[in-house]
Amino acid sequence: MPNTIWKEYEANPLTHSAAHYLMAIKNLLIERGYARVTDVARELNITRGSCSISLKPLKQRGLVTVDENKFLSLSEEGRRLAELVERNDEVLQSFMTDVLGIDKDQAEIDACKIEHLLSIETSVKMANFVKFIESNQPVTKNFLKALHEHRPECKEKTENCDLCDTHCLATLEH
Amino acid sequence: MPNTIWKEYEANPLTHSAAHYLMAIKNLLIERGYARVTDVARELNITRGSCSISLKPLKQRGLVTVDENKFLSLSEEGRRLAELVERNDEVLQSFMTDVLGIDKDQAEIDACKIEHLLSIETSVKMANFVKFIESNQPVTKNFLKALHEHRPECKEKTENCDLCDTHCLATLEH
DNA sequence: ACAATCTGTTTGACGTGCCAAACAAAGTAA
DNA sequence: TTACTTTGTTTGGCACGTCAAACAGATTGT
Repeated sequence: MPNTIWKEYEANPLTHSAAHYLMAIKNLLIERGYARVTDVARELNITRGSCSISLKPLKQRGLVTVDENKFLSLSEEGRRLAELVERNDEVLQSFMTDVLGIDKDQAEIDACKIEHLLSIETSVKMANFVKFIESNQPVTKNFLKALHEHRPECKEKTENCDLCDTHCLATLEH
Repeated sequence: MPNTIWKEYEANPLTHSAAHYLMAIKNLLIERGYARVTDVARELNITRGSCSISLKPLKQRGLVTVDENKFLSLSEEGRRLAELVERNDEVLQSFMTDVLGIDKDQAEIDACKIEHLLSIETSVKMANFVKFIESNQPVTKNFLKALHEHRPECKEKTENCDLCDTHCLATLEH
């Protein structure tokens, strides 16, 4: 029973916007105890009209429910999908900042673009990877240290190449 | 001069479809020496009509050019963007298969969804990371070995949980 | 030379996702 | 009670990305 959710997810992936509607509702419920169309719209910086329309397919898919007083809620499936996407966002941000050394703000932007696109397999393996990195065993510490010292210089370095400071992609000759 | 391209890219990101049009043209030029609307449409499994329409904004952005005989080509910027996306695809697939141990087919699917979304910073740092992994130094070999042996068992393992074979996400209780 | 085919484009349509504007219903205030 | 505000919905509009269908121009075959 519980895992029909993953099959549903793989068959009907969430769009970028759908993922954000689910997360907004989930967080409003936690933070305020209720979530109406207006609250979701404010949270997502869109109009009530857009919000109202975009919520329809999510209700039809059974991810979002509405009670008699127009208060929104998530179904079991909706809640799990919201949690999956949020977890992906955390995992991706950790990977980007801690492993790749990417600027925090940029990591946030990139993670947000990707968080809803990962397959279940990739979500699980990424989470596993980051968990391993964060276990702080000697082997991970050595690895990260060596990685962060690994800054290949570009042979054709020129003054006006921003990229060369970090790395020069083979395909991107100046 | 060369790096105006990255500023252009960060300011006007490529959509999923735009990235595929550029890559299709690039590969057709390499493999056949020419690329017409019909060829691109066949390559992307869309109709000539859709292709014709979708190419318009790419011509207006100066990424795709057409000669007097309707043969398509890429501008310097278009070529570089196509190469960036292709390189991201390779890097992501390598990461997913070699590091995360994801199934090759699934890695291809996921990489394709992400390849055009990475910022330049993330593209460069991911490429750097994969290059380091592929350098096959003792430190990377030890790391990968330990990572692939790291298979945390789920405490609440149940029969009908597919996920538990690999990993149990904290947020996804059964 | 004429018919058949190939090529590129346009048109009207659909789904997604957003907007502004108008609206009805309900709640609030005087 | 009457007036104002809040709330949710609908409508018409725009941009993207796709389709099928119709069309005009060029190429090819016979």
